[in-house]
Amino acid sequence: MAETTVTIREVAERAGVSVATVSRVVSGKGHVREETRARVKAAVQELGYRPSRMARSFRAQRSSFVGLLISDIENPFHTSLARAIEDLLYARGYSLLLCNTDEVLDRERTYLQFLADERAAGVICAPASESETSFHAVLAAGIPVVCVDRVARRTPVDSVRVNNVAAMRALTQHLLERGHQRIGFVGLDTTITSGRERFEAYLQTLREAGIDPDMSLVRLGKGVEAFGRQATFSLFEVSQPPTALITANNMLTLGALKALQQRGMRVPDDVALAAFDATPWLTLLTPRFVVAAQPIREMAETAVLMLMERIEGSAQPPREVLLEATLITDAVPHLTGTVRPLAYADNASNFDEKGGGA
Amino acid sequence: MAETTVTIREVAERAGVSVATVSRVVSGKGHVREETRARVKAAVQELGYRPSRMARSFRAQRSSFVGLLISDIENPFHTSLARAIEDLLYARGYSLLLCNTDEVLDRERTYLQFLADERAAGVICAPASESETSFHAVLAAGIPVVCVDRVARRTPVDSVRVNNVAAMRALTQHLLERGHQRIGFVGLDTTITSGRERFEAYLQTLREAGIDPDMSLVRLGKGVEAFGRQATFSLFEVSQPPTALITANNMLTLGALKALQQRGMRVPDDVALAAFDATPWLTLLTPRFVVAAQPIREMAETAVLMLMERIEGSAQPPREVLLEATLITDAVPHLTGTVRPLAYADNASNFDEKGGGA
DNA sequence: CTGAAAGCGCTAACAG
DNA sequence: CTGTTAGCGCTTTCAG
Repeated sequence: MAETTVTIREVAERAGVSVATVSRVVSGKGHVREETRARVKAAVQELGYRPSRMARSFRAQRSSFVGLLISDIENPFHTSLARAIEDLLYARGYSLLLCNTDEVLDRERTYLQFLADERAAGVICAPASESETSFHAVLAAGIPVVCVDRVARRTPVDSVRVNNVAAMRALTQHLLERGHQRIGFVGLDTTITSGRERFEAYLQTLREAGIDPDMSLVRLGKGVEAFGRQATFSLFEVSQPPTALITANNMLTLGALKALQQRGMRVPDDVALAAFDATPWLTLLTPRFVVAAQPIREMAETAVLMLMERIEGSAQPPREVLLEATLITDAVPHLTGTVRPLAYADNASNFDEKGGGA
Repeated sequence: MAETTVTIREVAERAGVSVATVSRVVSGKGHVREETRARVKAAVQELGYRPSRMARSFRAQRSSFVGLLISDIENPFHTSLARAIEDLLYARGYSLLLCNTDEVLDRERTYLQFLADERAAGVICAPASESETSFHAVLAAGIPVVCVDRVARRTPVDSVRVNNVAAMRALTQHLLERGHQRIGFVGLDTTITSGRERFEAYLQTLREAGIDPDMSLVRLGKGVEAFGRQATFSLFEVSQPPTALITANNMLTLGALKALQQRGMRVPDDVALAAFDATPWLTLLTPRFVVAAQPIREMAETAVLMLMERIEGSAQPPREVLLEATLITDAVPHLTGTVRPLAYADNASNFDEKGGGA
């Protein structure tokens, strides 16, 4: 309430030195005689001086926070990602500006413009559209961008995501091996990378198994619970319903499970299920199914590392990093110990700690 | 890439006016002749000028973002809260700085100091400790603070939270009415408001029913899954295990359910359960139990509204708002329609859309 | 109605 | 080693 804002000038006067000297002491740059330094430090103490980060940022023409643009923080995958990123940024002295885009291009654009206007230190983004999203504004302001979970083609930047193709291939294969021929697919719009890649991998795997994909078994839409429920419900209203189902992210899985429950169908007895993304509550369910768990922490680490390199000036050509998912064949790994990593996966499962999704 | 930063001066030169005039046009303050205004607007367009928010904030000595301090963004209750708050702030032109405190006082203090140094527009905080947390630094910088979910006694500020006492009373009563006498309690540390109030309400309700609380049936700790699991497990290792269980937040419920599952105990057959907080996946479970759902959206709205009033200069004495929880007697309200609001609740349930927790 | 000028708090040359 | 000074981009008196 005191509205006390001690400035560098007051400290300088108190210590009987110039503001430059105070600045040198406080920022630790440049040499200052020990005695003078002590005097300044004393003044800083007495007055309770704290340099204004605003002034600093303004001076440096760069602020100290990173914008994180994701479609839906309530998706546990995004939550875990945000959590990990926040942690890593905090350790590096940056803070996190959370931007929920709701998968709406306009909102995404507004936020990107905002971050450009704010001279953010960097941006981490899960683009709302593979083809539409543009980082032009932010890149023009000299702000580095890293994509997570998805990529944006118009303005190539560093990116990290899971190997969607391998993971979805494994899920599909899993069902095929158990004799399923009619495999329903509840997926994400193909305008986003994860949606497109997962869907294509599903189709491709079916074709390689000599099965001609039946589009009446496919539902693509927003990766939210409501769509997952509605899509799943509709899949079983047809004359020739699927015997197995694939859900392309955790929210769709949630919706699908609710739809199946509502129809009184049991998993895997009445219908088999293979799902993208692990969530903490999976092991509580009676339905048992195979799950592809994403290496969220690793993804966050890679994103932050790449961003830091860019912030420090790296001018390498954009890199595209793919991390491997882990296949969990029974949704109770910590009870049965049946975690089976994919052959090509070299990362540990963090199943029991983190959610998943895209 | 282009590093293009068009400043107000360039616009002024282009339009053949002074920077003051450009400022007036751009910010819409002060009168400018229509013709001049048009000229300036044209120049703005042509150069693609965007005022630097940093400079603006610096000038105004106040930035445009609000800090949200919560202990754990991975707790669905906090996630939903953050989501709603972000939404409401966005609509008002503010952005959200996410600060995960991990319930660690030191980290909380660091973040509060940071927000003070950054001259945040405001702070919304779920304090890590009812008695320890101090907003001194941030209040001294003239930054308004609102508490959510919990309160902090050292520096009184506006606050919103659920009526913990009424809700926990109802949960306990529910079990008592069903004849349970030995009711276990897995709760939060009493150093935080929600933990203290919920625990006290439990004790009080038992006493009023003529039951002397048995402390061997009580486990208090961090509101995380691991503790919930371990605590629950230990509750049933004793000679006289409880016949019913209360969990004081969603993470504890998750842990408790896993422990019970691991022990092969069914709910409600082997043990009855009453839980604080609703989560989207509850309806998928076979275990059925009563749940107290918090009005998250309303909580967010109240917090943001109170903060806005303070930002606009309100000097009212601090207010303490209590919102009522909704009791859900069967965890499948959308299927059975058995949602039963508490008598004193006047808010609708958002059970099916939002998580819960504290 | 418009321009000139004074900073907001800080850092970084540049002198001394 | 330390002080002086010139801004960073913007808003806002204060004159004209």
